[in-house]
Amino acid sequence: MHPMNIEPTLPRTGRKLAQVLEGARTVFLRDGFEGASVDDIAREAGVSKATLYNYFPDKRILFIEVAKAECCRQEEATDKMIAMSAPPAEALRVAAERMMRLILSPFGRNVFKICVAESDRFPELGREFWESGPARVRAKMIDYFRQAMDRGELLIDDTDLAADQFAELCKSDLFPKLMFGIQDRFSDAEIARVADGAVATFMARYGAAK
Amino acid sequence: MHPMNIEPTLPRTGRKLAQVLEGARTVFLRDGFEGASVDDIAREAGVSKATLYNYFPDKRILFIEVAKAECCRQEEATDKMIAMSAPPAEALRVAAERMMRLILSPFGRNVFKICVAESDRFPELGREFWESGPARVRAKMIDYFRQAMDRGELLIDDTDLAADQFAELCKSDLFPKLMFGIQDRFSDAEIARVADGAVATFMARYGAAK
DNA sequence: AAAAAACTGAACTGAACAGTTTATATTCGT
DNA sequence: ACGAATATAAACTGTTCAGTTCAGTTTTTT
Repeated sequence: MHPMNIEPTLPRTGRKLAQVLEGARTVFLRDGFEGASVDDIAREAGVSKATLYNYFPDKRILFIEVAKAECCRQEEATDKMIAMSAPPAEALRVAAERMMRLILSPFGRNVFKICVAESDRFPELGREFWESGPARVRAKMIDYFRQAMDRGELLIDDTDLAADQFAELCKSDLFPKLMFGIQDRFSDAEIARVADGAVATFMARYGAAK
Repeated sequence: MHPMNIEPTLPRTGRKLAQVLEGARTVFLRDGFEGASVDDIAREAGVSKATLYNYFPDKRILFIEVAKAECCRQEEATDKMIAMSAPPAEALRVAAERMMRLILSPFGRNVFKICVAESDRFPELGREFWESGPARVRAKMIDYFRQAMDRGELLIDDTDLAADQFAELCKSDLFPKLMFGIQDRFSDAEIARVADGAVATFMARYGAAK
């Protein structure tokens, strides 16, 4: 039956597909696209190169598949970032720390680095990552701002800019240090200092409480 | 004379040295370290490969030389970023726009991308760039804060954090879009919106004027 | 247990590329 | 004008790496 089923798609079956994706994830995240060799990936996945090429016609497509999976992962990670009903000082403080811990984690660092490094080679990549991560957080923040403004707790003219400013404030000091390879682990105290500062500065500008 | 002059250093003379550096700069900034082929660089410089290798023993050393020159260039660019005597709202507004235009320029973008991409391969690179650029701006900002605090115009507890926050505020919205390849040219209006927002938020927190 | 599907390892191809060599040409100091 | 230094084009070496091939083994299906 199904005479039309001669599809040119990737085989979605096979015992080792998950292994291949997992190995590719590890190696791509560690070494980037150019830095990762297919032999490395096959070894890491515990799979022969022929098997790998049976699932994915070439390295680029494997990379795109991994990137898509990482975007989905991001979406999940951003879902419960903000406690929508808490008052600003609290809700923002929690959101700041969650954002920071994601951004500063080895995972966040590697994903960002790869997006930047490969955005020429894969023009879609940056946008898709942006939409599945930062843009979603921003949308959630704006939702929260609206509610808090209705409760009279915040006073914001440009909610888009306010959300972007808050996100940037959370990167103060630490993010550049991470990107330039000056520091790659951050203590709770360092994170607390920046998170507190971000909330304080944000509230000074946008807080409505007298 | 000078019997000790059999030095193993690079030839600092030669008609085409400047051409080589200029070509290398163009190609490295455009394609990164891995992406740049030595043949490309030689072609871009209008020089034979043998000549290039006569000046620089290998690709890495050529890259490092170019990177150092770029750091110097950065230092100059940061020198007159702040008008030290103007009142905060003005001085910061000018500084914000200057910083933004540097960071968002093709030059700034490429330098940042390369630092991020190659910071594993060249651990010094990120730190040197940081020290010749962002760290210098930060130091200048802190100097300015001190003076403005003495004049009673600002009130800042943690001047380091304040400087970092201001720099990050200047990146709101635009910088992520640049890095993820979503947008690469920015109108005066877009820049003005973010610069004004950065100053307003900063002054709300740290301004002393009543 | 037989047939089909999935997998393996190892060897291979072809292209890209860093770096070298060589034989020749250009430029510069004197 | 002559020799030394500098530059050139082109071919060459050795390596790395994506992707292929294949003869044979394991796993799954029936």
